[in-house]
Amino acid sequence: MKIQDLSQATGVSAKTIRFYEESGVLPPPPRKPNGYRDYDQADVDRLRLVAGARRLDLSLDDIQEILAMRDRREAPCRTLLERLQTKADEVAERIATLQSLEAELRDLHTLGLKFPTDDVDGKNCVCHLVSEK
Amino acid sequence: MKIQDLSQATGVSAKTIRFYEESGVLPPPPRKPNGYRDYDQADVDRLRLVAGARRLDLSLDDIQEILAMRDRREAPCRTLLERLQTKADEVAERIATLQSLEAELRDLHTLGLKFPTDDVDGKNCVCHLVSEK
DNA sequence: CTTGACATTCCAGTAACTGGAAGGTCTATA
DNA sequence: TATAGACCTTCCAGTTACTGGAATGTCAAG
Repeated sequence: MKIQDLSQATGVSAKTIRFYEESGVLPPPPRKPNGYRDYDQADVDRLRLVAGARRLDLSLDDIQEILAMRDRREAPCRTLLERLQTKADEVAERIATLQSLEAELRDLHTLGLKFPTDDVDGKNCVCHLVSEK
Repeated sequence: MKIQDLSQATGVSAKTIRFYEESGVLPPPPRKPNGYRDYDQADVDRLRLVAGARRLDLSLDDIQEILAMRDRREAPCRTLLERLQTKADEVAERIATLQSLEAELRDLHTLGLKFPTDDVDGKNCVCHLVSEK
């Protein structure tokens, strides 16, 4: 199985597959006589797990740790579940931050519309609102 | 005014101030005889605007453009307002994405709790849920 | 005269890729 | 057989907005 086939089977670009290998997330596969990487079904499974975890926004470090546990025949599920929860909490926090940011941006925009738009020096410019502490 | 003073006046670290200068967001200030950067009130104002805009998550590129307009005595307000709106829309979209991600993470976690946590090979492991397309 | 708190420059690293150059390989067709 | 094209390889650089650290220089106080 060539890298393009693995790419098709997983939806991960060849470029990214090589990057994952270099990062240590995927093991270096055997090479064919011509030097091409030679993958098998186990690689498909592994990369699918990586892609799924990335879609959930887990870091490559987390994923590597989870895969290492699996490779040592330890069950990574407990660890994985913990990561999922931690990640969910982080995401929730990020959402809250972004929500106030959005509100602030909209407020500022509304406020800005009420000011003249060509007053560079005066105080009646939204620029001054932006620099307020 | 030394870099530490400017830092105090704006809440931006000296390291970051030098970085902003190198990025072209801040102009290179005159130097004292000993080679130290010498800032004045205009730099405080400018950096405050930069910091305010960064707090609103505008990119340094956007900020640089806005400042360049101001330097050319054009009113950047209209541009700034556009950026604020664009940014708000982006943030709204990011929020929506993150919300579904959070829901998915929580679902997966709940689901995972129902499975045995030490079954590496079997199908009854949350790992398999993660790799599902 | 030394100590400590500043200042300077430059190099490297972060996260997770993506783009591109330069070159080798394989397959099909003219 | 020549060649076109679609692959493959490696390596280097760039992205974003900083942050940390090393090596070195300057200044004020005790």
